[in-house]
Amino acid sequence: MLVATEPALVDACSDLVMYASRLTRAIRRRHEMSAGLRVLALLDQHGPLGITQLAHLDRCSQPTMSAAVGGLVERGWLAKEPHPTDRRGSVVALTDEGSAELRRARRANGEAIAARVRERTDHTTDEVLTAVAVLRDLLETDDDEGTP
Amino acid sequence: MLVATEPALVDACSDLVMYASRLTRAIRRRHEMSAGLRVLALLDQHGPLGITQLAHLDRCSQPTMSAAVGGLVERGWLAKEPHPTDRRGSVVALTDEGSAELRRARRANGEAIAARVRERTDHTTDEVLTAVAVLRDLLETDDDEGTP
DNA sequence: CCAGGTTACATAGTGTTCCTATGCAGTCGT
DNA sequence: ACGACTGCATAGGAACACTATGTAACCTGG
Repeated sequence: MLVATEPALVDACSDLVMYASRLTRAIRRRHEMSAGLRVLALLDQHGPLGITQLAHLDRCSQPTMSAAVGGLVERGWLAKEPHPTDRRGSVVALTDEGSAELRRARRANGEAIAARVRERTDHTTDEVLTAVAVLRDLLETDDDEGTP
Repeated sequence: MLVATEPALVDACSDLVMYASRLTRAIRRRHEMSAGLRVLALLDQHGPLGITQLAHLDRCSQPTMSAAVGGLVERGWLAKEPHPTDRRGSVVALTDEGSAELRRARRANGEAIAARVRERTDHTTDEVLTAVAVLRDLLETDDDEGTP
């Protein structure tokens, strides 16, 4: 397992992290990308889940997710019900309003960024799709396998 | 200017933002990606700068950058000197320790992510480079031109 | 040359997001 | 049925970022 990972890949990954971080900051400032939006997206993608499962998927702590869900429930974007068979647990699901809010935010962000891509860069849709695929697959698997 | 941007691009950009946000969070948790690191990287890239210039490049407010620079100076990673000709201004520069810290963090992040890419995805170095290019060019230009 | 506007930065106060530590009720295995 | 584990809540605190505001220095027009 001592195959040296190519330096070019290491550098690229380092840059990837840096630019992803900057993009996230820029989006938070000029558009919108709250912690809540990530939760809505997770529930949209995976269906109803418990708090701990959500925390795991978003890679945050369980108390953080509890607080996030609490806020979203207050705004009417999530519904939290007791788990039918396990009385400790909860089941959190998107409400119609939450679903609508997610669509709205996605559209707003998507259109703003897409406009930038078209007007200020030479990148094609395929290249953006490649970027999305790289990021997605990087996050796809579970985080800790072998680091117990 | 009413050319409809293709829906596929809008969707891709929306996903791009979401995944970039998740990656940033994951990195912050398991590896490292503090606000300070972004500042170090900016100074490494652009050379010595004033506080306001740094804030503009990082797309944060000037007070936020003041605080960030203050912390980094305390840790010995930045040197802040009065501007030679404009006595209001400062010139912030990387110290040798700051430079070393940046290299260390970059390596740590790069190697960790690169290992993930190799072991858990099918993506090539070229694809990662494409992703980096998309993100970089998206952030390259100034933010507000036409939104005064 | 000097008032008024602008610029560079600092300070104060606040909100969001995230963490660790801890407690407690419910579940499960032996 | 007793101990270990799990799912969640609460408490306390740190990092990060904002707006509003103050102050000193620079610049410009009369």
